[in-house]
Amino acid sequence: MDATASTNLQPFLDRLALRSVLTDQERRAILGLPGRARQVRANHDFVALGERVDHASLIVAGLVGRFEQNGEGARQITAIHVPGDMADLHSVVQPQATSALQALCVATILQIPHAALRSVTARHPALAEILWRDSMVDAAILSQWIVNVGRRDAKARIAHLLCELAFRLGAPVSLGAFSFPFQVTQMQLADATGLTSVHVNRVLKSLREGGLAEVGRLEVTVRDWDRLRAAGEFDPNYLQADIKPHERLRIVQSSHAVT
Amino acid sequence: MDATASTNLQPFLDRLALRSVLTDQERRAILGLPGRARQVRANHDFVALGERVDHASLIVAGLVGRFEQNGEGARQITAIHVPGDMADLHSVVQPQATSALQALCVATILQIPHAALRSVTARHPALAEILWRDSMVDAAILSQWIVNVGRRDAKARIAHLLCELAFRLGAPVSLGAFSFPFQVTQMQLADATGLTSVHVNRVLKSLREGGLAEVGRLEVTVRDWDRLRAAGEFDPNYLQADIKPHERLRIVQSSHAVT
DNA sequence: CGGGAGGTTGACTAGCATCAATATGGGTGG
DNA sequence: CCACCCATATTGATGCTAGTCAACCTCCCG
Repeated sequence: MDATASTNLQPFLDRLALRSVLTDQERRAILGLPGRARQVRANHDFVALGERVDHASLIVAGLVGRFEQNGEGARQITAIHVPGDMADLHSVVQPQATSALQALCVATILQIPHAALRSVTARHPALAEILWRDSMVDAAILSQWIVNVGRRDAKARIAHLLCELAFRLGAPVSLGAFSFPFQVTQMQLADATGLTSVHVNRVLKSLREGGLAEVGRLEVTVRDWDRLRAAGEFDPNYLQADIKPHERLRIVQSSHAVT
Repeated sequence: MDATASTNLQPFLDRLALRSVLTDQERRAILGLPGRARQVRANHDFVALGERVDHASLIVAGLVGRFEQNGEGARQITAIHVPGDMADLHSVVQPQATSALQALCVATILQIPHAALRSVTARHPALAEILWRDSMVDAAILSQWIVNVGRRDAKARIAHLLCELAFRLGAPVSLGAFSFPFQVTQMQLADATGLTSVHVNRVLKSLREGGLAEVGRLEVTVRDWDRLRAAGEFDPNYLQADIKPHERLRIVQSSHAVT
């Protein structure tokens, strides 16, 4: 659609290529997807609950949360999406949103029409499977979040969340100590971990004083990755980030492109 | 493979047909899937954590839980699967199990080789998308469970769980009062809701005394669906059970069967 | 310089966990 | 058919984690 679209789509393609084998044809098809870039201000719902959308939202920059709420209006963030994520890929298959998408900080998204995604999966059947695989990793993250809020105390919940996002954002975790940009409020952390912002504040203080990590307004500084990881019982296995090339399965063996 | 397989596969096909449009060819392909029926005793892991599986497990009878655990060994059930569910459909795409599957009571499963599922999606590209759509409903259930353990108190958590399973098991909820078979222990309910079995016991007592529902060893008796639903803030929308035929989207328009 | 969102801290409360004791009931072996 | 056993259910007493309420601070932005 516009010249910047393919630049914006590269991180998405990289993500897919991490876990699946793509032919050159399929790569070109992904990069050729049309899209309209959009700036979203912090705390703004760009997909409302129950809304019927005709496009999926690829995160280009910033952070996006998926919000649901209980009967009393208490909010729960059920997923945090980072650049390169297709935040509502499932909307292709389920256009009526069962949850809202809100920018956690100022964010840039690329809106990709469902029609284009449908057309590309029709022309390249293997892409349907590749997108499916990617959304399965999102499901594994959801499972881990259930364990997090269901069976971990406040300190472990927050440590696990910080570890997961450091990992997903590609922070240099092997360094042991490092910083990564992470612009969220304590209230948003509370909504993601099923706690109150007051308690999040106390836990962050204890993480800081314990020399594990410091959470600032704009970034997180991890002081001791190993201890933070231990505190959060974090095992990155579920993120499927270390799939070896020969393990990148391919269900549909050839692409049978139909033009 | 054996004559009983297609009988066992019918509920699975029915489930898929609820949300997607299938051609006769695709229907036959689903019913023609090979499978080995297996009886699993209660509390038995039939897929272990980290195990590499080469087949998916279709639940034919009984109940199955997906188990994960935290560092102290406290267990969390992240999903409950009912007859007609393909419990680990994602294993086709991600063969290394990131969580264990355990029968909650005596159960019958049909093991379907990944190779057969790969072959069927290769021959009928639309099936890849149809299976993907189905797994998206599972993901929506995971989201709701996060809200449940994150932002609801014990009574609401259990009420919500009972409502969801009544609904998914096809209980006659329109009757207002009814029973449905649900053979789980209070300990298993605790593992699913992030509570202790002691507290589950107290909450079940209050649901019983409040005239909302009675949870027995073999079945649940709902006394007042509306009040139970209100107590659990249950809105079945996320289960996508009421999709109207014209809304059953189809991405890959024709099947282009390759034989 | 004023206002508002977000952060920080303290005092108190409540919901659920923990520990412990007893009851129940289905299954098994004698 | 009965006695026993083990898993599960039930109930009470007590403690702790996190929630609630409230005050004040800090920083950013207009």
